[in-house]
Amino acid sequence: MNSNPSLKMIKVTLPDGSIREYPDGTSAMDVAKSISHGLAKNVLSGAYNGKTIELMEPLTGDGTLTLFTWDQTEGKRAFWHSSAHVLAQTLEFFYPKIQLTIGPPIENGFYYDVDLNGETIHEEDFPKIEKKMLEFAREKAEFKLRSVSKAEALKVYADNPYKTELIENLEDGTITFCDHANFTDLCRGGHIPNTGYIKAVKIMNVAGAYWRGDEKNKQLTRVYGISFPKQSLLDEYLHLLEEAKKRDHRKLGKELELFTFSQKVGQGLPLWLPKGAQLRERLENFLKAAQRKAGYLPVISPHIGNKELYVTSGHYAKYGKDSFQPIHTPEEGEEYLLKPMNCPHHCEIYKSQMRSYRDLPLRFAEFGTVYRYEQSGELHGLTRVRGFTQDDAHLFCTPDQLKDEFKKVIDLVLYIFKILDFKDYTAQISLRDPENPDKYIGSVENWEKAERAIMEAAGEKDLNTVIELGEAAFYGPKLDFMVRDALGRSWQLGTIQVDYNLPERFELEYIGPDNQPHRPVMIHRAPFGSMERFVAVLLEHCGGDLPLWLTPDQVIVLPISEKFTDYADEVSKLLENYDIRALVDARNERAGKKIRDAELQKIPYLLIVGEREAESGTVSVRKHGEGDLGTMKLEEFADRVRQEVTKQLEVNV
RNA sequence: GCCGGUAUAGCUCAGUUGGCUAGAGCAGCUGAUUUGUAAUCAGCAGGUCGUGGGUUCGAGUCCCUCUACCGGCUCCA
Repeated sequence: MNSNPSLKMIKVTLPDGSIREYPDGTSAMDVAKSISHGLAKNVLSGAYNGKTIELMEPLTGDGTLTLFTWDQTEGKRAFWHSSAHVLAQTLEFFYPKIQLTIGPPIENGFYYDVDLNGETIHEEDFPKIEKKMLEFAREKAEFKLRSVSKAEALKVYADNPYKTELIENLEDGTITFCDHANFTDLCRGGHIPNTGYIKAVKIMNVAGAYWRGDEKNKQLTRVYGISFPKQSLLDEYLHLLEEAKKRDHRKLGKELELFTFSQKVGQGLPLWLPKGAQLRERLENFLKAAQRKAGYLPVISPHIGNKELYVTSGHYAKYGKDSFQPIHTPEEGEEYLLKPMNCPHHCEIYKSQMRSYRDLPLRFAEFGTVYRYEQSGELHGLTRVRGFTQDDAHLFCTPDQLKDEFKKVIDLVLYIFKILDFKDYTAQISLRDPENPDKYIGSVENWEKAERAIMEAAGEKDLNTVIELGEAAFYGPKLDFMVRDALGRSWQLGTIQVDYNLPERFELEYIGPDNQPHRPVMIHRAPFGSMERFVAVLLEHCGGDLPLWLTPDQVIVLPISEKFTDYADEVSKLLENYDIRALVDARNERAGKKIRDAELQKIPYLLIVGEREAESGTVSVRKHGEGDLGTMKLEEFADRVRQEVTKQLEVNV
């Protein structure tokens, strides 16, 4: 803080919330030492003796200094931001010709984007980079922030167009550089006291990233890394990553025989295996039942549509040339496309008859399979594919009904999440980008109405929401339910979107009580999002242990020897009469082997039957993950299973 | 699409600096065994080493092309 001469005192907020003041010029290390001997000893003692890092110093430049511990998000950000500086220092050491751009902390670690000017970094270079970073870290170089005038900053970066661009956008008087050792970077601050706290470093990968995230700009090299104040924390992190990989839906899908991909069939085109198809069918039936109750009407539309349909909707102009897939037709002048979305079809269904205000709200639902040509690099297991089935529905209502309908859709999504035990989700409200009004179609007035309806509905439902500006669809604002996968990547599941534009483009009308035509409002909604993505996230959520009501095989009967296969068949037939899905493992194998295989297949209930059970009409029950539950009458077991299923589906929102 | 990586049997993986007929476990098939709570034994079969080209006396191994897969391309000094 010796950089800001106008300050007389520095206010320091301690992790316990208390505030202390220090004379200007006090270094972070001095603050650390004074505090570790005084207040908050438990928190800061480690920082002083250097064994653990618990003190972080994000320099804000406005006269306040807040100390964070490693456990706090801000502490990690300061740590990783500082590590990014050391990474940049190291990259400059190995590749003197590089130009630095930006290097922020991220959720897990940090990265630095550099222009290597023709050179490349390969995986085999990682160890030497890690080694050098730790060498630099051990020098315990202090991070020092200093103010620089704009002219001076521009002069320093005269041969770096990236930094120059960044500086151009900053106001004179707010520009700061951060020095440590012989390294200097344009930086607004937020550092740990010195590099010495960095005790473990891992370069994760290199990737291409466009300058400012824009495909039209030059592609830079992004080096990802993560660092820790202790080696054991790094080991722990890497172990956690390994564990997470075991929950990966692509791995589970293969192991549990749910779905597969074939190079011959094509990229991004999943093949559902019998067990996966059963799982998906069950999910569909579950939602269909809920929708029937909520007053939805089923409709069906074909897999292709006339190009004109999508020109009318506006989708063609927005996405057409890159992501729609044309169909060859022999007739001259005819152009068809594989259906990329269901909404235009449903609009035409709406138009098939005169609609009265008494008919509204009308809710058309369809499990509609759509095809979008995603960029090959974007494809990812079942979460991003080129052919997928949306659990789509379009609600047509009067403007007065909008908010209420919206709330009912929220209820439906929450009902599904509750039954499947999804607790860790974020409701993201996506509004227009105020700086780019050209990106959207429709009147400002309608947009404002729609945005207000969403905010109010979400507010009344007491959702934990995040508002994102600029994330809206081009035809309207939306509310998305975001869920994380095993590796922490965020995916959009349920989506609810308000649309004032399609009704206008398709000239949809209803006759109001005043005997005059009016324009309905449309809601697009898909509680699962897509069957593919939902199954993927569901698998990762439960680690492959699907809930009893959903799982393809609920029970497997394991006869001790071939002598008891008849009884096993009898048991499975009886269970089927109770609507319980059971199969028999009649292989000539030992019980131990059959149990092992059934456990690996994650089948919820294993029934071991031998002489004792056959004689008494009982089954010996073993539950996946819980072990032996003892022997019970077959009817007793059937009741137990039925009750468990009922309980899982009996959820009040 | 772009950057970096990977591709050997249905699955998971070995295969040294290029050198005999490319190996293992699991799964599959055949037989023996008739089994009591996470792997019974033996035998058999299974591969144009992702594709196409090149270098070489010789290529799974080295070089190029294409394809697919994996990580990333939102997180702003």
